Amino acid sequence: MANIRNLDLNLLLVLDTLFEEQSVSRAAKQMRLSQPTISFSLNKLRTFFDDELFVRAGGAMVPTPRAEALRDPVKRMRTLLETEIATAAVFDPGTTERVFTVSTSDIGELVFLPALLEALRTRAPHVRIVSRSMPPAELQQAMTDGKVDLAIGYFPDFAGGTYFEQKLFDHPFACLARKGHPAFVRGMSLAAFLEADHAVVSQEGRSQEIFERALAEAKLSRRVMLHSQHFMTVPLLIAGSDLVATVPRAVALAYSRMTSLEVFAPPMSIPNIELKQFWHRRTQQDPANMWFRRLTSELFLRRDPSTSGAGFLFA
DNA sequence: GAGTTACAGTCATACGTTGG
DNA sequence: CCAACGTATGACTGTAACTC
Repeated sequence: MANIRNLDLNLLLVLDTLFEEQSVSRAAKQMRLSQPTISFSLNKLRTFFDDELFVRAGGAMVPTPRAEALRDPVKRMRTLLETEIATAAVFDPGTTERVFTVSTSDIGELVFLPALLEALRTRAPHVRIVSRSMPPAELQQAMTDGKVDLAIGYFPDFAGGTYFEQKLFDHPFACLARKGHPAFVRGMSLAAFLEADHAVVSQEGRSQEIFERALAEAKLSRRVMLHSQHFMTVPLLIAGSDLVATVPRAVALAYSRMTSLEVFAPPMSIPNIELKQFWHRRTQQDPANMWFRRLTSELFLRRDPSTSGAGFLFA
């Protein structure tokens, strides 16, 4: 067998057309080429396959057994080329079974996933979402490798150039204490806040640093009784003690639904958390990713899902 | 950027097959 | 045998890729 480098894809298209037409002249007409061109192509095919491929028999060019063996594979290759390779890159959300991998914090899952899943249910019913949380360095590598399509949330260390970003909305902090906490009967004053014992829920590189920086700049200090990395145990600890926790409001709302906790506006100025979506430049022009980013943008641009329907909190 | 090379294509025509 | 039709081939051309 000759070197495959000598096999031009166009030669295989000629071969396929010859099977259909059983005539060099008609194949030429169908391919809008001259008869000698097809004859020349057939000659190259003959050299490559070391077989006559088509021989004259009466008025027709009939395939040899060797050619006959190539008929189906060549047809399959042409179909593959036409339907999967040479087609325009289109993305049909209605039929796609694409899996989108999103990286967000557990807070992010709480804030973004419900609205996202609801939107997908009607617009892209076969799309599946994989949510993966990982440290920032690992996340950047995963996005470079194409293992993560989109990062949504607070990621201060994404450098420009390689990544694109879009700000979605600002998310505030909120304070949590048990219902009936004696120090906060008439709301949460700064004095009472500073007087209380605190619990800090913090994972590395997360939004907690915004709150800590704001306290430091205001030269305020508080007594932290508990540091925890586990979001799930903290609401129970607060409910059963006089501890106060300051967390992203979405977390506060979720906690307050789980146990009898009260949500307060923080008694000092804290910058909002800028929640953004980030993607690698390699996916900038990918139709599937473009569609997915447009969807998240449509759902969350300047719209904090934890605020809608819960306007009673800080109205 | 000019010169060179490779190659796909056309045109013209030679060649082969078939059927009357 | 020969006209009609189809295939094969040589000469030539335009273009793209390569080289310096």
